[in-house]
Amino acid sequence: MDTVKRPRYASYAGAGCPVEASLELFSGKGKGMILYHLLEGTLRFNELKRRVGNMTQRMLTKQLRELESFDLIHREIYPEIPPKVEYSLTETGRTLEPILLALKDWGEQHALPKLLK
Amino acid sequence: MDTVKRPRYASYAGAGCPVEASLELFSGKGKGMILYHLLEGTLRFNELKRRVGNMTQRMLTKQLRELESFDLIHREIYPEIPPKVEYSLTETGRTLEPILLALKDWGEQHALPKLLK
DNA sequence: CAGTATCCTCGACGATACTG
DNA sequence: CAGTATCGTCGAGGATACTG
Repeated sequence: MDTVKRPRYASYAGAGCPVEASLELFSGKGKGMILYHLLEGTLRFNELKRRVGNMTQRMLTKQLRELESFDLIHREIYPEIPPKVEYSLTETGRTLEPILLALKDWGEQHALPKLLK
Repeated sequence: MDTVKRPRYASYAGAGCPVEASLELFSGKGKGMILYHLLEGTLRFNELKRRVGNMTQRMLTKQLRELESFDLIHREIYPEIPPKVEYSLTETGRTLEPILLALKDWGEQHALPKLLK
């Protein structure tokens, strides 16, 4: 099983940089998208998977676990058959909303055009 | 006989997602920090290197080149001896200011505490 | 000063198969 | 449905040495 990647360096100088620290938490593969979709509300695993596009199940699970460990999302398990698991933003996660929306706006104006060039 | 090599996934999942697109541009190793420091003004290579902490020269160069290719920073070369190269934000780069400041604030309030826990 | 050039490790990630 | 488990590759990125 893959382990969560911690700061590579015991004390990497960026460790003290709050900008890097923020990015460290939600810039992993697909995390931005996951958080963004969860702004709309609670979603089940497969709903999320559909919205997130072609991300492997393995990766989605991994990213979700990391976000959960950072207390940005909450995972609610319903002990039913078939299984049902719902993901939602935590209070802390919701504080990211303005940033996520800003990233979305900026992306539409600047990032997407450059990437699709 | 040799097996055919398959191309890696050409596009990341969520290619159309503007949030991911934004993160794609400046979430690379150290890019956030670089951009943040350049908010203060033009910096020479070694000044940047000092502020960015212990990032290898190789990595710094690479990140700078990428940011340049995205037109977020400008590289001004002075043909002198010893060499002098100055980095600054482009117009587009400067549009990131509110986001970078938001990331910094959020990082101080939420990210750093969690990472240092 | 501001970079290249090389070499090498190691872990992120995709693919696939299996399960409660 | 919502995951694990296992395997293999590939490339990010560190270390080091050299240079106009």
